[in-house]
Amino acid sequence: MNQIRLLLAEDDHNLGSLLQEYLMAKDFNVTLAKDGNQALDVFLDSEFDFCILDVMMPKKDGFSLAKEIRTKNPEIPILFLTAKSMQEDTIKGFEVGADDYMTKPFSMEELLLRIKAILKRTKKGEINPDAEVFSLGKFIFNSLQHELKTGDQIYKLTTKESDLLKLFCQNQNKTVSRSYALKLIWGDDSYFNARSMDVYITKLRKYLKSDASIQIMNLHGEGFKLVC
Amino acid sequence: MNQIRLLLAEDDHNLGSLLQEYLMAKDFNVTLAKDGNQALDVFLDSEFDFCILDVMMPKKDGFSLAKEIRTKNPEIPILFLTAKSMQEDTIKGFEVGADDYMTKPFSMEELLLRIKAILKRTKKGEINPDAEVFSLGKFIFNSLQHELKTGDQIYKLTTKESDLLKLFCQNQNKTVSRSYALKLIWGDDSYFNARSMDVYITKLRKYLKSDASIQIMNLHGEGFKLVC
DNA sequence: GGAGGTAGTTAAAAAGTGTTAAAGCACTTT
DNA sequence: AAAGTGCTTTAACACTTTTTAACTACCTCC
Repeated sequence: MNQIRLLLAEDDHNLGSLLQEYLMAKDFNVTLAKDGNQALDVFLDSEFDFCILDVMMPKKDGFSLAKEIRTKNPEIPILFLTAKSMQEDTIKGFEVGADDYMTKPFSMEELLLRIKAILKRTKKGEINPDAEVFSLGKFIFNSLQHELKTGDQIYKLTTKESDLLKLFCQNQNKTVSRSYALKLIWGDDSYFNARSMDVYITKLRKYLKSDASIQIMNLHGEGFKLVC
Repeated sequence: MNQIRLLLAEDDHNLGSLLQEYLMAKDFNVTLAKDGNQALDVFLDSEFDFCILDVMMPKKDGFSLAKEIRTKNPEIPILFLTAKSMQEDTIKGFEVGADDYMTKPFSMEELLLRIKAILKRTKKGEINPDAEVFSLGKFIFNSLQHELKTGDQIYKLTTKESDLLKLFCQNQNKTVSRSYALKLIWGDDSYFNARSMDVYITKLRKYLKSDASIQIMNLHGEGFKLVC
C-alpha cells in the first residue's frame, strides 16, 4: 500500500512537529508547513492526498489557503484545526468545503481515526493500488504484459503507453497533474517532456476511442483525468 | 508446474459452477463450497493455494470466513467477490487483507487475469536467489549444467546463453537494465557489447517461444524483463 | 477580442531494438 | 600446421519506440 502524502499546515511549532512525528509513525508521509504561504508553495510544488490546516495562522489563514488549494484540486480532503470551539469557524469551514474539523485540544488518536474515516469516504472508485490488471469499460488492461484487450482485439502497448495508462488507471476519476506524470514516467518535468506526454495522450485516446464511456479528459492547466 | 488448488466459496449455484468449470478448464483444481461454513470445513480439511470468496453468503459471510482462514494461513491469497460496488465492502475487504476484489458482474477472463497477477505477485518471495535450478513455465532450467529441458526436448545452452537466462531467472518479473547485464556478464558496458546482448536475447526467445506464458519483454531504453 | 500560455495532432528525426548471416577467435583433431 | 568445430562478436538491414518539431486550435485573463 502506498503512503498517503499529507500536508500539515500548523504555525505552533510544538504541536506541528508532535503531530508530524505521530503521523509519520503511523506511516503517513507528512510535510509540515509553518504558515499559510509556505503551505501553498509546498502544495503547488508537489502532490498530496490530504490536507490538515490550522485555521489561525500568520500570513494566510486556513480558510483562504483552503480556497486556493481547492481551485487547484477540488477533490482533496481537507481537515481543519480550530483553536477554540468557535461557531463561526465551523460554519465557515464547511462553506469552504471542509471534510471535517477538530477543535484544539484534541487527542492524536482521534485525529488519526478521523483521517482514516475521511480517506475511506473519499476513496470511492479507487481500486487496489497495487493491481496490475484493470477493467476499463469494455477493455481489460494488463499492465504487466502491456496488453489492452477487448472482446475482438488486442493491442500490444509500448512501455511508455503502458506506464501512462497504468497511472491513469490507478487514479480513475482523479486529476493527474502533468508534473506528477512527467516526474513519475519521464523522470523529470521539462517543457520538451511535456510535449512528448501530449503525444502519448493522443495515442491512448486512439486506443480507447471505441468505448465512448471512457475518456481522458484535460483540465486546462491542471492535468488530465481518466473518467469512466 | 503443479495445479493451483483453489477454494471457491459462492452461494449462487449457477455462478458457482460456471466459475468452477471455467477455472478447471484453465487448469486450476477448484473446490466449490456453497456457504461460509462449508468453505471453512473444506479449507481446514485440505490444502489450498488460493481463495475466492463471495462476500454475501448464508451462515458465514466472506469477511468472517477470511478472518478465520487468515488465522490458519496468513499468507494465502484471497480475492473477494462483491455483489455491488459497495464502498464499505471494499474497505472492509482490504482491512481483512484482501489481495484483490471484483464486483459482480465481471468477466471470467478478467477474473483469470487477476488471479494470475496475484499469484505472480505473491510468489515473488519464493525465488531463491542462489538457486541453480529454475522452473520457467513448462521448462526446467539447470544453470549449472547449462540445460534447458522441457517434457520432450533438451537444449544444451552455451555459457553466455546460460548466464543471461540465469540472470533473468533470478529477476523474474523485474526489469534488468542493459548496463547491469552487460557489466555482469560481458564485464563492461559498451556499444558493441550491447548489440551482442541483443543477439543473445533473440536466441533465448527462440528457445522459450514454445511456451507463450513466458516472454522476455523489452522496456524501451530501460532494459528487459522476464515475465512469466 | 487579442496576447500568451496550454493542448491536439501529425509527421519526421533520433534513438533503440530484432534478426540474420558472416567474420573472428579459441580450442581440437588430424 | 592445416582443417575442423563451436561459441562469440561484428556488421548490416529492417523495424519499433520515443522525442522533437511544426502547425493548428483552444482556453483564460486582462
